[in-house]
This record gives sequence, structure tokens and C-alpha cells, in this order.
Amino acid sequence: MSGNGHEPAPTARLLAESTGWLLNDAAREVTLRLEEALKGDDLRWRDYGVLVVLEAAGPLSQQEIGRRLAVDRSTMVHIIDVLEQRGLVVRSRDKTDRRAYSIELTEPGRTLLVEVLHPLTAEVHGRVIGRLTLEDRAHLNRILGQLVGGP
Amino acid sequence: MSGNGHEPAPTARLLAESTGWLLNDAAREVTLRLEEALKGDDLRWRDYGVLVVLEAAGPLSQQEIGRRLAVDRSTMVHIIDVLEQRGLVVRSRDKTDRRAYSIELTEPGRTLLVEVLHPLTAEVHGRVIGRLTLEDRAHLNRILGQLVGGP
DNA sequence: TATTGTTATACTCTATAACTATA
DNA sequence: TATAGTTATAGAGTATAACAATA
Repeated sequence: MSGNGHEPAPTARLLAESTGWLLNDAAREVTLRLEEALKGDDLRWRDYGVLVVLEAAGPLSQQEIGRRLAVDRSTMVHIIDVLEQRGLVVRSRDKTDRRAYSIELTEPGRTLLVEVLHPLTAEVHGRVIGRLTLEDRAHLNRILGQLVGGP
Repeated sequence: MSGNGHEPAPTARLLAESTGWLLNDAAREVTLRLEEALKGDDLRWRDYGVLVVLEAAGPLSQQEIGRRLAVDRSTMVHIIDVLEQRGLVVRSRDKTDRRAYSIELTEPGRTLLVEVLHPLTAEVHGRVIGRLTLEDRAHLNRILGQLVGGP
């Protein structure tokens, strides 16, 4: 990339009145740093997303995971392929619908999540969000929640 | 795409405690709608960004525009190509450094911005951000500004 | 020697469409 | 007839590296 190494995205300063630009810059800021941190474990932001979804919701079909992350089912195939090869998830046929898989977190997957990935992302997260007061963090989460929750 | 047509990105509900996910979902929400709105004028979010940067800062080199939008100079070539072909910007050689172009907004470009694009994006923006109270909007902008402005 | 714009190229990401097996 | 997963493929977007003109 060009100018987005570690400096803040400068669009913000130019267009501080536009929430859209700010949102994009902020999201890029956080995502870039998380991607950087996850690179050590050879995982992408999206892979981590799959693991987190499975941890939170239990076994799901590929399509359902994709729906929750806004990823197409054909794209999910590759993502699950990689995670399965690394032993972080397993595919087994859904008992009640044998067209679908039941994707499940393995013990190594769960361990990686708890012992490595969560601390790692929490650290990055803290570094970026750490600039904000606790009050502002709560504000931000509440406001963003309203934004994405609406119609 | 799969599940991100018009429904809110569902990651948020699952991981409401993680600002990173929320930021991504919110940014995607806004960007998708803006892209949709700009489609009528056959422009992308990023093209609009170039026009806005030029409007705010005056003539700039391709590389400088790219730096401000976090886009590589090789990518800028194509973007400016299209905008120039549509008569929205002009390339002229920089007087003091004849390696560089001076990219300038044309009158049609400025007019399109003022009469069409700004109202359009303001409308979309209002539709998404409109869910928030005026107070929350101010909060959000201030907090995001802190996030992207920091080290 | 360094830098702007350019080109060619390659890589990543993703979706579309057609297929299979199940429902 | 519809759906989950798969596959092949194609398109968009982007960066890397080498080159010409200029500094």
C-alpha cells in the first residue's frame, strides 16, 4: 500500500464533518492493525471472525456462518478449507439435514482463540481504543450499535 | 454479494462488545449505501473522494491525492484517467516540477459536485445517521476524530 | 541518485453460474 | 422444486517492479 502504513488516514482531517469518511478511516485503522497482529498466526481478520462466531454460537452450517459475516457461501468454502486443514475446525454432516455441514470448533481451535487470539486482538484493540476515555468507549459502542442495528 | 443487501450486518449483534467489529459493520453500512447512490452517476466512492479532496485543497499531484486517500500512485493513474475522460478533472503539467501533473477540478466537475453529488451523499448520509440524535452525531464525530487522529 | 507518472503484470478477494447430493 | 456445498471461472481492485522523463 501507499500512505496507510502507520500514519492516520488523513481524509479525516480534511473532512471532519463527514461521518462516513470518519467511519471508513477509523475502521481501516483498526482493521489494518488487527490484520498485522494476526499475521503472526497466519490468520486473516475474517478467519478470526469465523472462529469467534463459532465460539459464540456453537456449531453452524457454512452458509449460516457466511450469512453472519456477510460472506458468500462459495467464499466460505475456501475459508473453512484452510481452518480445517489447520485443525481449528471440523466438518461433520448435519444429522438432520445431510446436505449441510456442521462446522465445529476443535479443542486446538478453542485453545488458540482463548490463549492467543483473544489476548492479541484485545491488546491491539486497547492500543487503538485506548486513546478514548472509558466513557467515550461506552458512548461509541452504543452509538455504533444504533447505527448498524437500524432498518 | 450474499447477506449484505439491505439488512444490517449481523456481526454487531453477536459481538456488541467489540468496537472493531462495530466499526467495520457501520463503515460497510454507510459505504454500501453511498456506493449504491453514486451508481446512478457511474461513480465510485473513491472517485467521489478524489473530487472532494480537489475541491477542498485545490490542484494537487496524482501522488498527493493518493497519499490523502491511502491509494497507491499506480492505482491513481486509472482513477484520474476515468475522471479526465469524463471531463470532471484536467491534467496539466506542474510549472515548477514537470514530472508531476497538476490535477484540477473542471467547471463541470465542480458543478456535478455541488448540484448532484453533495446533495446525494448528504441525503444518504442523513438516512443512515438520521437515526441518531444531534447530540449523538456530535459525539460520534468527535470520538471518531480522536480515533483516527491519534498516533 | 531520487522522484512522478506510467505500464505490465500478478495477486487477492469475491461473486456468478453450473453441478451434486440431498430435501 | 429448492437448498447446502462445491467447483471453475471471471471480474474488480490493488500492489509491485521496471521504465521514461525530469529533478
